[in-house]
Amino acid sequence: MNNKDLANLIFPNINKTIMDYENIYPKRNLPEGSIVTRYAPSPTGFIHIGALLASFIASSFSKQTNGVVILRIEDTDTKRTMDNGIEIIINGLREYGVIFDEGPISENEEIGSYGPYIQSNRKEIYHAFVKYLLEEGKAYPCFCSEEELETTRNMQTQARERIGYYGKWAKCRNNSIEESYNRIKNNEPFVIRFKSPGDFNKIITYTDVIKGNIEMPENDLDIVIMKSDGLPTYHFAHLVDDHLMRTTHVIRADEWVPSVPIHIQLFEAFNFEKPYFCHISPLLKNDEGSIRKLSKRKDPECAMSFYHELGVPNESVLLYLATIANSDFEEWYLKNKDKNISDFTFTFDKIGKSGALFDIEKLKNISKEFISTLKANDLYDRVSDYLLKYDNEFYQIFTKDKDYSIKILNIQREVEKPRKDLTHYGGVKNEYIYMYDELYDKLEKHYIYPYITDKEEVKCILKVYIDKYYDQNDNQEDWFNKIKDLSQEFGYAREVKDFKNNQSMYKGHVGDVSTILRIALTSRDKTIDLYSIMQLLGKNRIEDRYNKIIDE
RNA sequence: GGUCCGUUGGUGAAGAGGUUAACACGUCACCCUCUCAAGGUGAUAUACAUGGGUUCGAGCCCCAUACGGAUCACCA
Repeated sequence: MNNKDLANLIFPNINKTIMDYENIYPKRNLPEGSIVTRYAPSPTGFIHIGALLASFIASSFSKQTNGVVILRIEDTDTKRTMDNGIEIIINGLREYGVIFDEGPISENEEIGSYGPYIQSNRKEIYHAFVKYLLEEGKAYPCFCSEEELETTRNMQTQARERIGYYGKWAKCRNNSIEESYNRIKNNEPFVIRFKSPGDFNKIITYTDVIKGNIEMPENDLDIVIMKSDGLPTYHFAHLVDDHLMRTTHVIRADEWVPSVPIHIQLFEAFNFEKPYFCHISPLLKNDEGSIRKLSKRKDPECAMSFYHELGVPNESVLLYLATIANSDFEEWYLKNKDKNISDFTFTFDKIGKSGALFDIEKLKNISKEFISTLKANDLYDRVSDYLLKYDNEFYQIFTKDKDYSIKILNIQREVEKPRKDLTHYGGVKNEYIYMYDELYDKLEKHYIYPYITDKEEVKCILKVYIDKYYDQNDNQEDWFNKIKDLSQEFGYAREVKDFKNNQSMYKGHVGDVSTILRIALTSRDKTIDLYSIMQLLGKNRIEDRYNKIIDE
């Protein structure tokens, strides 16, 4: 009895060899320097902002080198896979411009000739590779139960020894072929372990494309490569898939760095060319003094839905991620605002070695810069799409008179230095609520007038203004001159400077009077340009609002 | 506990032995101004974790310490 018999017992129906697969998935015919990479999520139905960052980086590198970016679904953990998980990922990433050249395009269709791209559909392939290792005596079945392993772990902890399945702790490593054969025949459950040739006292060096040279002890753990359910573990699937898909660059989160010695060993066991490893640091968060990874459970800003609900433009999020991805992106973008992110050439050496603290303030800043560059009708479409999903009441009001809403959004927009106050679409309602009677009339209003506190004086000013001065046809200059006239009539300085130079002569200045007009009209002391507001509201509505106050 | 990585102002960072240690965000002040958002100017910030070394010279090289992070599953 030999290794082949054992391999055949375990995989009686696997007839293709690893050489067959070499031929089915030949080397890609791509120009020198093209990067073939992949994004390989589990279909949990959730897109982490760090995942968006990783997939964005992966797709950027492949696109700018005329390479290939693959979406591969890692669903070998059946407990974690979720219905529609694949489509959620595809659609979620597409919104941000991350589009894959190969991989699933829906729950049951895929494109590309290096598939299948869903790991659960690749079982046969993995089995051929496991079988090969078995035949070569480089892998063996292990019958240890979870309880046994747990016990071993406890003993190791007690004895202060390294934890893991290695050396004298690797009980099944030296089982005879006969014993293994018989136990499998008896239907004992088992996993397949890799027979590690490593020595913990020897050091290996590998060069991480992002982190540089890293030295580590060789791996001597006999890791599980095939679970008892017949599916491969991550390490093994990674080896098989990235080899067969002809990945040149493995771009992934840096939690994988400690496993690199395992991966290297696996590649060497098959004599496969190793890909470049590029490990990206995670997005961090300062949580009351302690720094940790942005967590799906604790941090709402981790989920893309957070930005959708707020109405943060996808472009803003992407722009922010790009500034994190490459430290010189921001400077470039500031100089090239008319260009697209894809016009920027990302480089590996500008990716930070240590994790960046996620800074929502910075995101807001980027977002308001971005929104300020949009044309009013574009913004209108974006805001209405947003409202349709998240605020139906305001959607009705906002879209009732499209031209009117566009005019509002256009205030101080078509100018050299446009207004920068909106950081997200959801802010429109609060910012411009006083422009919509349906909302404004229902509002409980508190008019707090600074400077001019005498209510009767306020009423008087409003009345005189609307009766005597306001003219819908005035241009901005005339309009303001009339407010100056009004101020003068009531004993306020026409110019702020006059007042400051000679305070005793005046009750106040034109600014104080404007403030009254503003607050009485909007119930706020801070608004966009008053002239524009009045122009859009029109004399009747202004009169209505003022009269309500005068009649109080 | 073992292994690995990291540490430049509140934040992201530039920096490949010789710089007054950039830039951006934030904060503050002033200017502009009818308010706000901007914009302009300036400032702020204990900024190179600490201690040793190498060197004529160290944020950059070496060692140690501290702190932070990652990882040590039949999860990925």
